Amino acid sequence: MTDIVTIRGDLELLTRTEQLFSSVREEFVCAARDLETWSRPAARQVAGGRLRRGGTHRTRKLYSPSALADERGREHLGALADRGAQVRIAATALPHETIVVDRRCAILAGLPAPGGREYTLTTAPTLVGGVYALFEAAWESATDLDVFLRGEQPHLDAGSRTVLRALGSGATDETAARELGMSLRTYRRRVAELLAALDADSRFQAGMRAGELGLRG
Amino acid sequence: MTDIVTIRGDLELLTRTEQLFSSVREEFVCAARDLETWSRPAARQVAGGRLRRGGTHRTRKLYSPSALADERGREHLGALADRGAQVRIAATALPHETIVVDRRCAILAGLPAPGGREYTLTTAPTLVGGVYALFEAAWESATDLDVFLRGEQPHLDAGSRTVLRALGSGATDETAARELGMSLRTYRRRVAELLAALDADSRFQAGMRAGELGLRG
DNA sequence: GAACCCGTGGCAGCTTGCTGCCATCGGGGA
DNA sequence: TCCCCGATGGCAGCAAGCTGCCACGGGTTC
Repeated sequence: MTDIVTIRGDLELLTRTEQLFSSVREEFVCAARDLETWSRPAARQVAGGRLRRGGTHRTRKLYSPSALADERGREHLGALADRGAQVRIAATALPHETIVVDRRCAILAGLPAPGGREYTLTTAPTLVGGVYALFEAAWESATDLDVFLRGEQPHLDAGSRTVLRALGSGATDETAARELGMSLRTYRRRVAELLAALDADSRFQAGMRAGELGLRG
Repeated sequence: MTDIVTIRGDLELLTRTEQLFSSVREEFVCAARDLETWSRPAARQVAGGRLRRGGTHRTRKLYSPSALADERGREHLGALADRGAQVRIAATALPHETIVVDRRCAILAGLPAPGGREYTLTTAPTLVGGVYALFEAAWESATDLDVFLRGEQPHLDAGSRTVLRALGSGATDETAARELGMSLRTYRRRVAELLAALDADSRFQAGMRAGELGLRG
């Protein structure tokens, strides 16, 4: 069975994958240490084209933190996210490029070598399944790009901290307002201000952010 | 080059790996969904022997939470840890058995099939490297067995983690439910379960707890 | 097949949260 | 004094969230 193929050099990779990439049906996942491969002009065209064609498939990209090291990387990842890909950053070093298409075909990249970088393309269910499950595990525990990029700490005035404590206690607005000796309306105004300060769209999100930032009122 | 071999059935696997396993020099890593394969008597002998010979190598074992589902599993993992292996529990489903020896040889197991389960053994650096790096990423974010058993963190299943992420994204229930492909009712059920798991009285409180615990889905 | 269990989803009614609008109040400043 | 301003709070209407109830479908058990 010829379900394992070794590819030598980027050029061969491109010609071989062009057709594959345009036939993605459901899912395209990719784990990589950096943006080296696909940020090159020729490759970009292929990969970009695939995304732009706006299939209904899901695209997931998982990178090491080092992919964000330079401005170019951040830009590129931002652009990917804008085009609908889910982008996450893992806590550790990842392989040099690993791709799984529709859970039936995997591509793994090796190290640069004389005569061109080596790639392995396989459709063996055992291999693809194993790689996919490992990817899934790594993905599951990685951080969303936007969360990763946000690290700032908004400073909150005394009032907001009181409100924060009340919210953290789990009380309803009514109880909290009574305890703080203010009207329901004012309390909610405070809450809205707090959400704005934390740049949160929902109370849950605000709580999460507060927790992450170690704010405790 | 014959650096990829397909193995059919557990018997062949054992005969082939016996020699390999006793030649481990530096590291033996293993990711698996459950304890099926190696908890069988014959296999246990091989694996156990390897460990008992007390090489200087490091042994790392990564399992899905389901490996702890029954008492037998807990015992087995405890025994492994006692014999010096590092055991961790990942948050998500893992492949059906993936092994990497000394970073130079990988074994991936497929699903049970007529004629015996199929295994793939490879020494191709590209494959091994890719699998190893993915394992590393999954390992890095998994929880130590003892910590997991102590249960300071509420055990959230994959579903709860997805919901956690959705909530953390700030989406409304309606959009979140749609994105996750479930009904509004079910989504809210999940949210309610999550709140219960986090022992929270409000979404804000749940978010705060999740943030404090470093849960990110 | 029948009897069940479980997860799901629709519906309904209720609570809680959100916010625009306006009335009120208290404290400067012209 | 009068006016302005910002903060407050009541109200109303709407959006969002919560939960009990019941029905349906897919497994499992007997």
